[in-house]
Amino acid sequence: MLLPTQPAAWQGKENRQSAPPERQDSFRTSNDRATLSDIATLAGLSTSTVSRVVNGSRCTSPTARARVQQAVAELGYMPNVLARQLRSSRTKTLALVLIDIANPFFTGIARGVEDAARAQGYTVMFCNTDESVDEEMGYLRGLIQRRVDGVLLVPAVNSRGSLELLQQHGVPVVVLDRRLGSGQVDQVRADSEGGAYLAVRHLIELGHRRIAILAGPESLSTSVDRVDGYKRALAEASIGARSQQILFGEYTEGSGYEMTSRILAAPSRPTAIFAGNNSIALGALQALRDSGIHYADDMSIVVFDDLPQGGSLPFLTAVSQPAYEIGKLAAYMLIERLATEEPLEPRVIVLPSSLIVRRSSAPPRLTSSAGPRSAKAIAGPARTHRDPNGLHPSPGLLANLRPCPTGSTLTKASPVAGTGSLKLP
Amino acid sequence: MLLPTQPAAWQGKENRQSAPPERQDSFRTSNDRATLSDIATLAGLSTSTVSRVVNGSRCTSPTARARVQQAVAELGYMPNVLARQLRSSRTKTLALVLIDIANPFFTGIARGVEDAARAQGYTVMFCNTDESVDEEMGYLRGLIQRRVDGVLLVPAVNSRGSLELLQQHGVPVVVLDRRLGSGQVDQVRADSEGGAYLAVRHLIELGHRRIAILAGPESLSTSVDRVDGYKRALAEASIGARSQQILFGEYTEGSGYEMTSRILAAPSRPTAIFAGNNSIALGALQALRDSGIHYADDMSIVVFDDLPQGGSLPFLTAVSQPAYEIGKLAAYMLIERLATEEPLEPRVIVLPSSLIVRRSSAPPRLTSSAGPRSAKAIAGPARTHRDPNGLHPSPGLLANLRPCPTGSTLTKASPVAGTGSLKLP
DNA sequence: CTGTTAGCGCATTCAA
DNA sequence: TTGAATGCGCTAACAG
Repeated sequence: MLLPTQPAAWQGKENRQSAPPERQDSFRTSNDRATLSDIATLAGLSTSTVSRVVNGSRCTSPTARARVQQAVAELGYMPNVLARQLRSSRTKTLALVLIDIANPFFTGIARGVEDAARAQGYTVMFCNTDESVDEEMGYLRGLIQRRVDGVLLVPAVNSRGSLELLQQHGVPVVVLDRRLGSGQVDQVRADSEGGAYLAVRHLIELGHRRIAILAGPESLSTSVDRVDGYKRALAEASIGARSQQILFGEYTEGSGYEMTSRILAAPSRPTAIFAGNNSIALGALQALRDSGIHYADDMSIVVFDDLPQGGSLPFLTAVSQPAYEIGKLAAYMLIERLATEEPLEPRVIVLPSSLIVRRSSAPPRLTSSAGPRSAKAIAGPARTHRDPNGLHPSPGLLANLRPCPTGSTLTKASPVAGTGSLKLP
Repeated sequence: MLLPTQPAAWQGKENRQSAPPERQDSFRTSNDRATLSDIATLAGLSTSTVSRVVNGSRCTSPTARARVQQAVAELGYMPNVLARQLRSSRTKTLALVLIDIANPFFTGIARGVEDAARAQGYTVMFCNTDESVDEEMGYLRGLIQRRVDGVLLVPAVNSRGSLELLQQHGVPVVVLDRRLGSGQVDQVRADSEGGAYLAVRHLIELGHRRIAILAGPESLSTSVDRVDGYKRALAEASIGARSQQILFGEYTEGSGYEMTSRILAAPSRPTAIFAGNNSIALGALQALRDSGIHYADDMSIVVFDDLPQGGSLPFLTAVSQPAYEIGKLAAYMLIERLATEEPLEPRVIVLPSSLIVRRSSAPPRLTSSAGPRSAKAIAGPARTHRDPNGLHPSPGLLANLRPCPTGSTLTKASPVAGTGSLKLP
């Protein structure tokens, strides 16, 4: 996950066996590692030449190449990346600083970042902040000291000085997932507003009128945007503002549990819950269980963020974000910026989210409102995708745990903004 | 998760605001980062002195210290870790190379490693091999080139040259979780044999006679050891070898699914399954579902490796390994070895596993064998822990998803071997 | 195509 | 207590 194989040209399988194992070269004590000049003397060449063939620079004769390779193999030479980096003042290293890599959404981002980076010969370091600004700052400082070439940042909740610190030290940044700062930074994220709109409209189309949204921290752009989408969907359906039920909390299981409990205790209980992210959903599900409330039947639930469909929760209707693409795109943007000389305008890319309908959302059981809307409305411009596994009838215990194929076709939730001319592989 | 805050002495909050923001020092172009000599000239001192105060070496006058700190703050100086490492030929960096950090067991190890390392001022790099020896080798090479001080290795399935490569380059190693090599390495792992024995004995005590074990690769020590524990428990209960049902596969969900399907299709179906690890268990559960077989009622299932009890699978009876401790101990061993000069004997530490009984294991429904053994046997020397949440009656759908407290008390499954005199905090 | 010469930024001798 | 000098291992001008 962290260090890609060094793509150096000389890196054929080291045929160490070609050298007599007991050989103890006079200029190499047992544990001292061979250096460039070691192999230079062994090969009877200068360090520059050796350096050239090791780095695959052209301008080397076949004979020189052969002798160097021979010496490299013989001594088991491994270039000292530190020295190389110090000299060239480029580390070919990126950092991804994020909230919680255990969260599937961020894991997806991380994969995208690593794949893109590795494809360009970059190594990436992953740093978990656990939503702590102090951790974030600490990591950032460490990364600057390590002279990473650039940083991909998913800022923690009240992150403030981070961008300034980075820019102060001339470290290029791309901000992921969450809006940050005055806009003078490259950014990549999914469309929170549009995704939330889709989700809530879906619930409305099922006949729900009292829908609660369990959002994250009010100070986070994703929370605000998702609430905006929620509001838009309600407004569009002429559902009065007094029917709104908006709770701000944290993006944690505990907070989801707590918010759900509050909702269930309140007088006018909603018929559907829109969870602001996957952790909140997990907590919400637990709260429902503990109250003996069945999802779908008694309470519809839709999640922002899809969950891994492997073994446990394959029944949740969810807004899916293109996590992998976010990471990949962000890495490419960053690397591109590293390649050029400063003249790029800050770019903001918003990728479409989409809705995957499964079994956790159903028409409300006993509602005073009208039933589901016309089929036309459902089949209309709603950019949703109905998961075949969501359609299995009579969801018994076992059926509930049935796996669901991952290859869900995603549909656009909103237009892409400002994609610019990023060159992808 | 990756880069701990640098614990450098000089690292007070940078009071950059104390310097006039528009100040453009003549010796610093905008983006060039300040160096030691920059702050030396600014402070009117030599680089040596500056280096000393920055590194907290004693032998510095208060006045010098003050002036340096002032200059550091003014210039926003960040030491160049690369140069520092190159010079001192110590990176203060460890690497944890493992199979799959998404697996909760390894995540636990990773946390232990990081905490221990950070406590000692070390940074740790995480590398995922996905059970690929090529990836493993690639990472190892990269790490050697980066001159990490030491490596913590969870070797991939048929890992072979890794140890040699590392030792060839004089990089200290500790092998985690899986036995490897001729034994001339430090190793830390949990007691697989003992844990498996406990699990299977538990099933036998419940009355099971036909128990299948779904093991990992036959070439892996953990698989072999767990099968050994399985055999011992059966033998102890005088259950004939012909009743054994041993399947070797992979530590993956897919393999678990496949092995379970095979078992279900076979003539004499077992009444209980012992899954060799958590991934296999996940696959087994899916296979059971797809065959309409209820766990516990129709088929008991016990897992090696506990799963995160957060939201999804709080009902599995499991063998719990002290993952965090494994990581922590391993890191301490490694760091200790780095501190001393080579004279340490290789040490092997085997930590006890324990059994946590929950609801997925129950007496067989219709068995020709005798019922459960006497209460005495159950309450006897079995070092198991009964999870209170495992006792809830009538596991309906919702109850099945009920959360379970994480604070399970672990009980020893086997004695600790060769702990030696490791100094822990 | 190759060798010589200079540092990258820092820690660390050795003198003062 | 401080400063001057040296080199960690490597790349990048330059000349040849």
